Amino acid sequence: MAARPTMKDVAKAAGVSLMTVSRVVAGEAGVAPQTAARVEEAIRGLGYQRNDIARNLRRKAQDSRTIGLVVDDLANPFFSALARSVEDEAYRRGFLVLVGSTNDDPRRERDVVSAFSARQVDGLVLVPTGGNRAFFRAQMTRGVKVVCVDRPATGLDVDCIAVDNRAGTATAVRHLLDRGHTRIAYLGDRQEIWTQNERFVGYTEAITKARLEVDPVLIRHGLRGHRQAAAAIGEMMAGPNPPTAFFSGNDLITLGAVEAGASRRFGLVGFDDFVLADKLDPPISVVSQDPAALGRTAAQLLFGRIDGDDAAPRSVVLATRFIDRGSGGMAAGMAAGSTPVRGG
Amino acid sequence: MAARPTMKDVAKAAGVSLMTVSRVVAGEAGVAPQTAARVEEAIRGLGYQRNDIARNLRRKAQDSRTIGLVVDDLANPFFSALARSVEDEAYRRGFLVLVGSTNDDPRRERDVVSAFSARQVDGLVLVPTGGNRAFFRAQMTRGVKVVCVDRPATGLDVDCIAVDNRAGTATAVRHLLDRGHTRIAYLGDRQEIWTQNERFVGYTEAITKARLEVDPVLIRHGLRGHRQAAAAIGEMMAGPNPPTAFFSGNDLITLGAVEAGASRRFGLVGFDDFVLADKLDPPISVVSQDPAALGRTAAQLLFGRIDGDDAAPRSVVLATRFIDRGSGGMAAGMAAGSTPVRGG
DNA sequence: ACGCGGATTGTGAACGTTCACAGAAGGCCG
DNA sequence: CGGCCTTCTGTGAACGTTCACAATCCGCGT
Repeated sequence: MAARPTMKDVAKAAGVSLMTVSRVVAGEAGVAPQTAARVEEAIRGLGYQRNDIARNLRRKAQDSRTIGLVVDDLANPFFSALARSVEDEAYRRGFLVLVGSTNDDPRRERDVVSAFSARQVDGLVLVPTGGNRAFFRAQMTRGVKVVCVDRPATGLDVDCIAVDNRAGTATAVRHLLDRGHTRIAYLGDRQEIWTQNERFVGYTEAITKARLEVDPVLIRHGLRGHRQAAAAIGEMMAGPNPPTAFFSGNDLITLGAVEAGASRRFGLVGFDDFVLADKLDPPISVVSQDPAALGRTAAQLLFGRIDGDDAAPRSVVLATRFIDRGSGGMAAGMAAGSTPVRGG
Repeated sequence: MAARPTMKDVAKAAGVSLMTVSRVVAGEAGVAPQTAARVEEAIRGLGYQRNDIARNLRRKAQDSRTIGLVVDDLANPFFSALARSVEDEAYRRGFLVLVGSTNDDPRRERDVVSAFSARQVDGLVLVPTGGNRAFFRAQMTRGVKVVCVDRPATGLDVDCIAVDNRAGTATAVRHLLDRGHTRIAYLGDRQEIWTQNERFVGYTEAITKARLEVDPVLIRHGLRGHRQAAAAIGEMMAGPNPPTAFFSGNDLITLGAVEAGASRRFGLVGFDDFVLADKLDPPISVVSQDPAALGRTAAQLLFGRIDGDDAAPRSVVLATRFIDRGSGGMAAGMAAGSTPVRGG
């Protein structure tokens, strides 16, 4: 219950001045060993711990040694892996990490970012929502460095680390095309999310390049979570003019597809690798990216900026890796030609 | 580049005193609407944002509206789900969350906790490592509330939220016994981790109660991650006197068991449910706990403490749920009797 | 005896904010 | 018209620390 002891208390206990305590705590040279010992004694006796908030306030010139990490959803394995590697990188440098989830809600993003900024974070690793980011500009020029990861932020000219979503998706779709599929469905999360739109573009490009048409019936956006995905896929499979294969735009949707049993009777390739993908029947082929590498790269770039690198904003594109596990094949009984059976 | 504007700057721009700005920013009543408008104007013009660090320093009597969250590994789905729900609870109350992973390393735990404490967190949700926690005592009495989650901390008399690990494990083992297994292996993470030891105790109790002997050959502790688990299980399966079933002490180990193919030819029940457990062949039976509920409960308890509840430390035990998906059965070709074949 | 340099320690101000209180208008009442 | 209350605004100190500089002490050369 007793209030925390301050340097003043320590100073009194040790019979020295406040400044001497400060010096000892900061480990500065120029304090007589004897005095230092007395101070350390008092520190132990009182259980004193320096108040880093007050400290950072005074030495304003420097940094607060705290960064903020803002992701869509911390519970999502992709983001939690990313978060972990950002945190590791921060720990190595003696920085603390404030964390926040946005749930892809621009308002919550604004809340979180401005709360972080009010806490004087030195930098921000940001997985931006699709919203408007005008409010950001103000802090931008005021020393808070920002690095976007996974997606760029519209209207914010900062570093960004992401993978090549179009190319990755195109590879996946080509894989399905090569296996004889001609009716390939696209299942994505909200199109406002940059990655999702990129993947959709990759999909349409690949389809178009194969001289096929993009059938609106086969396109579903806005699938948020595996539940919704499974439901949508179920409908599509049971519908009048079903696809022969599915491309799913993220791991949760792929999960939904597996839950709905899509991989048993249809081709399926998903974006994002996931645990046990190789142990399913059939094992699921995926476009894999490395969230830990994304996080690590983002953190390194951010700390570079904090250390003073003020070159023009950089855009880092990491490659994806296609992992063929067999789920993209054409099963017996699927429509094999380019003219699907109608109303089957 | 320009330094952040302060209240002083705003005051000058609006032609009022510092205190008036403070009042406007804090939304206090008693400022003439006209004056307030002028101040708001200046705030917008300068892009001013209050420095919450300085603020919290001055109004020391109150709290910093920040809590710390310390988990074993943020990348682990169990902890990330827990983290997410703690964060949600904090967001609802306008608190920020500092996050740190310990990797089950007591030294890192100490680093992180004391850095958090130096940052004046109001409370701590802690998944403690197995280490000594004497250093904690000092801050304990100094207003930092602590709630342990998942495991109690040895030598720290605080609130703790956990599930009934012994009972959950005993149920799982009985399930295996009921299906005719008599050689049931135990696979756990480090025994110093409280949950792991509890589960081990639950295992031995169930085995003993069934009038069987705990065979040291069938016990493996210290399996850290699915890789190590898979290797250990592989050895055991190929060994001279293999078990007929495995109990695995956490999700990662269960994953390792699946990877090693244990569920195909042996009984398998794991602690912790995991994504797609029901889609595997065979689907895996598990003892399930709800990490989000753990996190939520812990956060609520912590905020209760922060709000002044100073009753004696409470210990909340949540129940587990056994989900029978079939993987605990006795496959054809397994030793069925109570006398296992030796040196087979 | 005096002054000088180096080592050690102390002093006052400052960081950006809020608290406690004091001052300045203006209105109302007797 | 004086007094007093109300409403609004400003002043000085404080939170816990560090910065810049001043003060003290000691030994030593001249």
